Amino acid sequence: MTEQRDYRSTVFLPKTDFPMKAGLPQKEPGILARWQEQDIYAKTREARAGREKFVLHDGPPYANGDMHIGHALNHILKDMVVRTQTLLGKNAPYVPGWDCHGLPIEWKVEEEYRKKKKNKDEVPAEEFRAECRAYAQNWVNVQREQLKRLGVNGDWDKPYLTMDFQAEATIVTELLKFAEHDMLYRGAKPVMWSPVEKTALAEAEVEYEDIVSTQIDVAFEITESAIPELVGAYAVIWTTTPWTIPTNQALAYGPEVEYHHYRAHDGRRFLIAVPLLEAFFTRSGLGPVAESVTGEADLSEYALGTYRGAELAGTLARHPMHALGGFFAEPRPLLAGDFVTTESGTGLVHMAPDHGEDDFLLCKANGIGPKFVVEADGKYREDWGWLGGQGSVINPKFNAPDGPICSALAEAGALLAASADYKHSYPHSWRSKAKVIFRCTPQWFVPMDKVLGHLPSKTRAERRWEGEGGAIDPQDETAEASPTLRQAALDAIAETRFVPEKGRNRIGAMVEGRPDWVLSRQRAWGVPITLFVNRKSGEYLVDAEVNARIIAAIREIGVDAWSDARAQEYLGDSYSADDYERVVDILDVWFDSGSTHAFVLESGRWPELVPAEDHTGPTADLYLEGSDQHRGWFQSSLLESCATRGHAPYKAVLTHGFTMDAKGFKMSKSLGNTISPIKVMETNGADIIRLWALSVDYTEDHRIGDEILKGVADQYRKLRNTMRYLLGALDGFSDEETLPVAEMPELERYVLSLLAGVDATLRQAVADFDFNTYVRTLLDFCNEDLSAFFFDIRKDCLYCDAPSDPKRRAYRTVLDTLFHALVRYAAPVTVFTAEEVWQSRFPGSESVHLLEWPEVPAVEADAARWAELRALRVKVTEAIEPLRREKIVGSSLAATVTVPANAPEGDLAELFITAKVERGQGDEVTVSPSSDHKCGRCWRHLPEVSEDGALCERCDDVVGALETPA
RNA sequence: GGGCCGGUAGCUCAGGUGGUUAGAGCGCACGCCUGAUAAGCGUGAGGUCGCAAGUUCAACUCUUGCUCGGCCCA
Repeated sequence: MTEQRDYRSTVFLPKTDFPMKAGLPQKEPGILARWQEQDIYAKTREARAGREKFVLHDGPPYANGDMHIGHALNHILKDMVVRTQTLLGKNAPYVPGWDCHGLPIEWKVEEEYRKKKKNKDEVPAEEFRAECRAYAQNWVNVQREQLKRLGVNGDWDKPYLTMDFQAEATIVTELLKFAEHDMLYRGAKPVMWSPVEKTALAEAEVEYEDIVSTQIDVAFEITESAIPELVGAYAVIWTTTPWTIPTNQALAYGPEVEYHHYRAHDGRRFLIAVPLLEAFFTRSGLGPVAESVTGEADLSEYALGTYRGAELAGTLARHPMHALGGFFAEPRPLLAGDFVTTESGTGLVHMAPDHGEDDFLLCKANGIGPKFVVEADGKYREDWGWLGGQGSVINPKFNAPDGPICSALAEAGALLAASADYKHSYPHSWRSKAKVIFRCTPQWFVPMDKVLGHLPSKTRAERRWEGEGGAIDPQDETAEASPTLRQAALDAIAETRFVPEKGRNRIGAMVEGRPDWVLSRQRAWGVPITLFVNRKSGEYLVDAEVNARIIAAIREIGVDAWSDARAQEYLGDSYSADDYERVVDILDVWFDSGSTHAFVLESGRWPELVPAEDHTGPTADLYLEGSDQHRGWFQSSLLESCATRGHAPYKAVLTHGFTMDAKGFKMSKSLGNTISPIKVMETNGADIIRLWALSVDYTEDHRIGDEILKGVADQYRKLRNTMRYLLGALDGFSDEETLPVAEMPELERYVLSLLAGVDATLRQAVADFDFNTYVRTLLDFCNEDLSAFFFDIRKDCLYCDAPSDPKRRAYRTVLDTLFHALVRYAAPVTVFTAEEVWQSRFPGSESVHLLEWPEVPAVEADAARWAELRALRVKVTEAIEPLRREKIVGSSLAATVTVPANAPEGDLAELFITAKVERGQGDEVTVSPSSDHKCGRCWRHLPEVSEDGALCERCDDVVGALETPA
């Protein structure tokens, strides 16, 4: 036996410096720095200049706090959209933005004031706003760096901020368009109000505390009813806010509640909900008999009747103070209220539309409006007929059983019970700790159901008709009417693409049912409602010249330009500032963000975003945000654009769900189950979060947790190793080595056909924004078709065939094709790793992210034949397994396989990576150990090998050539 | 409390219009290889398709109720 030679050095093993271990957290910042040096964003713009555009308009996150997982998911999805569109050759700019005005920032600045024992009210508004501005800018800077670190490619040096002077001027311009089109009106709405601070409060500025209040029962005499015997009886109401009685305008009953009419021992008749009778007897002592009545007492002999609430419809009562005349003499209708319960009180609720949400809405629905009786400081208006100039209404003494309200009611004989002993939780101001009240205040609204007269008079039917090539029926008068804002928005929804489709239903239902848009806020940090209201007529001024001066001033110095000092300057010579009230409210921040399309896409500050001159319709191709934005930005943008332009600002809307913890529960700081994307980047790398975000079904709520991230990291490693193998196997590859597809073996052509299929699937996934399919298709292809099949089969060829062998050249040609395709497919997903891979093969070349979608050869293969071959391959591997367990064979190369006679033609031994494949008689696949010797170089068992360790013919040739000096 | 949405193997996901033993990848277990080596290959075990009724010859797929979870309102 000859001495065994080690042929390892004659085998062409993959060779690459590309490390198996990623070390992303260390590596990514360096790659990022290089992109910034090279200004990849600007280069991308140059590379795609003049191409078809795809505009994703960024929804502005709020400039407050660190990036959280929701921001990360949202921006990764946006980046994926932008990068895939760019890869497809489109010009897809991405201008990120931030929402900068609004309450949360005001709070934070106020909070800092409190720490410094400073009072907001003593600071000039300009100074306060300057601090808000600085606060917002600081968080913009922080979030910008965090988002960049995620690998999001955008115009980070020139983002849009809603507090830019230009943006503020655009927002005012848009608002004034509403004014010009008569799409603003002043109405009323109950808000939380603090009489101590004389200001409106947001829900979040209110805290609930237990207090003891006066509770009173008040009798309202029934004057008219469909149930005649009720006339003269008293409807009894119960309240813990006696101060609201002077503004009472109605009573509410529950339509399903049972009410009892009875005669009390003092002779008066009362109407009260059945379940609450006893509690009332206890409070008032006004039971049917003089002594307090227990549950056993038989009420029936005193009973006059029991009615369902609904029977009370049309009943009228009168205010206990009706003798005062005027407002107090007007009848008080009994109205059906769904909110009426029998948990406490009397089952009849007194309605003061000035001071309660339910009250306001129910009264409004019945044509009863608020009276604005209680002023900012909590006192009644001087001219009010009862208690005028008195208060404050939050003063316990004012409400006490012996206070002025109760005294007057008692004198009028209407006070049935009063005691200062009712414990309940009541809202207080977070700042002053004083009690707050509901108070109707004048607010500015956008009407949803007013016809948009300035829009072209086209109905839905007409547009649909035209779309189908039909003509308008001139007889149809409805075809002449312009739509209302609500209709215009619903039309626009019908014309918008929604991904997923269910978003259409959601926003549609909301637009259908939403009330008028309340635009005004009584705040400091925001864009002013720049209106002058005529003190006499109550109408706001619409004058193009005045408006132009206002807009110009804001463009120059920002929102501070809206001041009393400058009012006359804006009004010019035509009007006197004395005749006009300068509105001091600011805009709902949703109007700010609803106007971003005007500022960002149309202003020209980002020339690449501006639509072509002949462009009509939506300016953005896509808006992409979380599903909460159906009520937020999607809707505010839709309404803003429909009212001013008659169409949506977007062609398509993509929504994603929310990220839950590993168990599917909402993340919250208090539960301690939050996952910080910043931390994940530090420990796993940005590419891992990206791969996670693009693997989940973002259209639904989805999860993140340690186990999930570990799974993602495993997937990443598989992908990385596939790329590493390609790099190693392509070592030294050059164009001279390539072989035309037509000259390739069938296996190579089959793999190219698979690649063509993958390519088509990925293109479709991009078109559908179906990134889960995109990532899964890519990974499955790498794992199943390449690593476990193609690469495995061709190991022998790569390692042992002569470099000039056409088969090896064909293989490497396909590997090259695969490399160029895969690195591009992966580039939008694992942005850092793709660059690392690309630079590993082509050091110093331009970024992988400037490349375009790969051209893959359109190769077709006999799919049925290959399906059969691969099915047979599975049977073979199954059949080998028992012999392995019994240690009869180790490597499959040592096995001889017998396959059915009708098995497909071809080099089956190669395909199955076995020694030999024979054709047997039956249907069975059987395996036996090879009787041939094993080649010392390629380890194949072949008849020509004289003894184990000797060379086969092929290897002999290759080794001979290697050892012959050229 | 209301509107809308969802609950398929340990994980991430597939499962047109109801129809044979519910699939994939990963992970896991076991094994092979030791020339992609903190890699590669193979085999295998995992699911009463959230629960309960109903419609049907037949339901993961349709209906209803419940439950858990989510978004938006109140």
